[in-house]
Amino acid sequence: MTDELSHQGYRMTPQRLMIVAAVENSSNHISADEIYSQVVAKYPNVNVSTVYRTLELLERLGLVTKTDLGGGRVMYHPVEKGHHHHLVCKECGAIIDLDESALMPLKESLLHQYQFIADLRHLGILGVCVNCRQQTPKKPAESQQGE
Amino acid sequence: MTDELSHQGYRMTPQRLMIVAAVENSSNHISADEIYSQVVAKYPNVNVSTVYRTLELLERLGLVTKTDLGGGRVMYHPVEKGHHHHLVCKECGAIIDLDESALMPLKESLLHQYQFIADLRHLGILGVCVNCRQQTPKKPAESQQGE
DNA sequence: CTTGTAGTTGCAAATATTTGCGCTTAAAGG
DNA sequence: CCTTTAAGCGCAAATATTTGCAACTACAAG
Repeated sequence: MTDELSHQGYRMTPQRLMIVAAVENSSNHISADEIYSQVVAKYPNVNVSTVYRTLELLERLGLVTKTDLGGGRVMYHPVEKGHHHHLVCKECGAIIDLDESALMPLKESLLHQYQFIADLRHLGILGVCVNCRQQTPKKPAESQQGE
Repeated sequence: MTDELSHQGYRMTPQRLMIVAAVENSSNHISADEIYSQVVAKYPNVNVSTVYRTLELLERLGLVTKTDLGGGRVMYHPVEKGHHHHLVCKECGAIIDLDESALMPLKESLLHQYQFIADLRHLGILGVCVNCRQQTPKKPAESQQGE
């Protein structure tokens, strides 16, 4: 990714090098906060805003994807490590992985019908998983124990 | 929606009545902030957190959908007013409306293959629209004027 | 190696949304 | 009506992320 950045005319600052390294070394997904922790460990004076700004840049250049997997934190993933999606259960928070191919038909149809290039490289799709299908949403009075 | 709320055992407070009214009277989408403004005009001491909590409740009960249409604000939409989706251009911010049917095949396949009930009632799909297809992302040096 | 300049950063404040907590009140029962 | 009590509220603080601005620095040119 660093090559890509400098070839595109962006400056290679130590902050960027470390942020890029953190994203590349992450096994799968990584949050801005985790990146920040890693970077601060070596450069104690870097700021979170730099992390966010760098991630925004990487996303704009198509080098990383940004995905909301629920739970308040947005996750980042290097594009070069392959595309995939996630089914996120609203009830239990379970995350089921999904192959990229699952959204290809949709991407195609949006392209043909609307000439819209949908960014469907790394989606978090909300819903309810098999295990939570039976359960009804808990009402105020009857909050006994719905296990 | 108020009927639904009271039948489910929730209290009908003046705050809720007004928040529900604001959502129901909105022509299409409405943000938490807009709802808050409307409600505060009559009950000057209501708090934003009440607006958010009520919207969360309405969403949990399946009465409203919550959709990120870009631009920092999440938008709410009453389910009873019909389902649809939006193609959101990352470059120019344009929003193209999409019929609910466009995502039916995906919903079906997720249901059959993963027994996952995907909540695809009101999506914001990011991408690049026709008008912005040509333009390349602006690099630092060459930021002449691409407007 | 020195310098000029635009790209970057740090900082602090703004924004959008969430949450803990003690006080208030809707609504059921007497 | 009056009482009771848990649902709901206001408030203030926390969280995640963004942004304006002045200071800083990577790097191309001299």
